[in-house]
Parts: sequence; C-alpha cells; structure tokens
Amino acid sequence: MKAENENFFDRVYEVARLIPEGRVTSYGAIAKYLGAARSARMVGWAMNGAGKFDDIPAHRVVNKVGLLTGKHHFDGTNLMQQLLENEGIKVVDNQIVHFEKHFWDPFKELGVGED
DNA sequence: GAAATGACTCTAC
DNA sequence: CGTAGAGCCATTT
Repeated sequence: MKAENENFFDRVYEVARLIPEGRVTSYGAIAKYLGAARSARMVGWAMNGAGKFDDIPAHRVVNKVGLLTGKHHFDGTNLMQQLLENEGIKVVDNQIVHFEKHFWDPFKELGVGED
C-alpha cells in the first residue's frame, strides 16, 4: 500500500488517457514516450491498476504486434476485444487487424519535438 | 535489503 | 523463418 506515488503510473495513465477512440498503441511506445523504453512491462503493470480508473482505456493498449495480451486481465475474457471492436477496430484471434493503421504514436501524435 | 513477479521487447541459435 | 532464452525496469512482498 504505497501506490500513492504513482508518478510513473500516472505518466502511463495520462498517456493512455490521451489515446483517441479507434486508436491503439503499444506498451513499448508509451514506455518509450515516458523515457523508459525498457519499462514496457511496467506500462502493463500500470494498466493493471488503471482498471480502477474509468478514464484509462487499457483496452487500447496492446503489445507491439497488436496482440491483446492483457485481455485476460479484463473483467471479461472478450471484454477487451469487444471494446476495441466497439470503437471500429477489427480484432481477430486476439490480434488487432491493420494494427499499424490504428497505431497511435505519442511521439507523432503529441509531437515531441519532431522536426 | 533481497527475492519474486509481470498486460513486454530484443537478440541469439 | 521459427523457437528459445535472456534483459530490462518498476512494483510488490
């Protein structure tokens, strides 16, 4: 019980919260955006706590290949996929179709000093 | 203080 | 090209 200092988590929550509908991103992308590219696992861990927030669309966060690796942690086994399909994203075999097409890059979308 | 876990990612064979 | 193993970071116990 010390998750009050969610400074790192808060970062993940904030970025995840910025993910627009119909878009998805990967743990590595968020982690990298936070400056901890090697903390992809941490991003997922943060998502674990994100389930307590209604503004944290954890279902929009998948692994680098667009695979719903964390669907198992959702309330329902298919909830994650259902949510994605609800936003217009096609999901097959727990994998997002045209993932790169729906991929939401924080660096590019948020413009982290790109050019 | 040290060991264990984890919704990942990369490198090597 | 496919599978296997190690690495990495932060949180938790």
